[in-house]
Amino acid sequence: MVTLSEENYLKAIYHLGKQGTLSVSTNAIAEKVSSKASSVTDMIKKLADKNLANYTRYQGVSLTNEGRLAAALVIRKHRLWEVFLVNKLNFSWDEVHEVAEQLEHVKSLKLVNELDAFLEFPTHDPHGDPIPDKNGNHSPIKSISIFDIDAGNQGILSFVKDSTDVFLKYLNKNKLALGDTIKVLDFEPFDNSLTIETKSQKMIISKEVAQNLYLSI
Amino acid sequence: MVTLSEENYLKAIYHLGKQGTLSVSTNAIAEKVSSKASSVTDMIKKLADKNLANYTRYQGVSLTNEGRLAAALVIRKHRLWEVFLVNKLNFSWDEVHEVAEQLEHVKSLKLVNELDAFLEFPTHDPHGDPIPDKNGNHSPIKSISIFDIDAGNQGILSFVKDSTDVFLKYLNKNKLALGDTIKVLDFEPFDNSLTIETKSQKMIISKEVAQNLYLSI
DNA sequence: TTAAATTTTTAGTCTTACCTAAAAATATTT
DNA sequence: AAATATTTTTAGGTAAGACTAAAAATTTAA
Ligand SMILES: [Mn+2]
Ligand SMILES: [Mn+2]
Ligand SMILES: [Mn+2]
Ligand SMILES: [Mn+2]
Repeated sequence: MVTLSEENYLKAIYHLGKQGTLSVSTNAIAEKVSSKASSVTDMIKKLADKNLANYTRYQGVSLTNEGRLAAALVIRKHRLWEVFLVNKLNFSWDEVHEVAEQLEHVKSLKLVNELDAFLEFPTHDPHGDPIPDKNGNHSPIKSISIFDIDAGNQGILSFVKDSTDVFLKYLNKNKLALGDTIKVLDFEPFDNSLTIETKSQKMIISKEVAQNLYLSI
Repeated sequence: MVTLSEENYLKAIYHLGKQGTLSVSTNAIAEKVSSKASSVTDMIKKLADKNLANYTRYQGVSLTNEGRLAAALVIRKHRLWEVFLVNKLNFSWDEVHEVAEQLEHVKSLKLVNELDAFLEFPTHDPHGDPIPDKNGNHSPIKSISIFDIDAGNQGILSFVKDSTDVFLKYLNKNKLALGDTIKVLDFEPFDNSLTIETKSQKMIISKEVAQNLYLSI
């Protein structure tokens, strides 16, 4: 049995290294799960004992295949619940994360799979993140950051890298939503800002914002 | 903040006494939550400290108004989730309890209330148990056990007292479901069994079964 | 290539929620 | 009204998951 706390560590390791394949540092994990390095060391040992993580002292951690699958299934639940909250319960995309953090730990295979079917097998969550399937696989993100797009080109906003509510609320305020067509009009070398255009408006966004908006072309 | 474990104790006390108003014994609670009397004593003290329970040593426990509301809100969530699982996710009534035991602890006012609306404000769960409203109130059960109904009378099956999966599976097997019209044909004094009749069949049920089936007349 | 800085681990505590065993209080029988 | 049985509480312990402070290992800088 994997405990709630173990699931959160698995997620952290999965997200920090490329799906847990890269070795990640104790400190990075501590930061991610809001705990201390010493607590991480304790937990890592437990995960290694359960064959969920590969660990040798002072060398960082990565996930085993089993650990990677466990992590992906928690992430699958998290993202499915986010879709449910937005599509069925009138939550906005900046309100779902905290609740999904709780719902992702509910254990029932039937629940996940029926929820998946009820939502008509969504492939992405409300922030554009891909939803892993039953086997933990998902298509790689093929979108590209607006910051790396040349002036004159356009695409569809399909993923926001930062999904903290402060950033999402900025997007709400500025009427930018997933699915919007965005064209890059101009790049300003002085402060790295960009001028972009949507159906309804023309606006300037900072480098920080641009780096978190991903378009599919 | 009320912990998951505290919520389970509150529910137990609520269910054992009439909505927590009656004083219930340490042993009864231990039995209900599958722990030991000594653990119950510890927890009761904590609930009393938090003003959720009324407690004096050796005198049993009851709930304060605050505790009663907290318990009712957990039960509200439990039953709403059961409705969701049956009505939207193709669970059968004997599969929902375990999952609802987990979902009932998810904390989000918006979640409960939106779920309630999404389900179109159900008044009863899949076992006929009433769903408390936001203030913890619900209409009293006015149905009566089949065992207490005289031969010749009939009613609609609207509540099953025992909702363990073994009993629910017995009902499934015998094609008895909530909403069925049931008529009591005969009472057999020898073993206290009853002969009943539904649209589709005539059958004999034991005293144990009869005592768990409630009809509204 | 030492010395200094940083990271990671270990050692020792704390809290929550359990447990067992024994003591104390209450309830039930003779 | 004792004696006995039962229930409840207390005392002392354990495991999970966190923490701080100090030691050890590794990395970076001089
Ligand atoms: Mn999220
Ligand atoms: Mn998301
Ligand atoms: Mn239930
Ligand atoms: Mn129920």
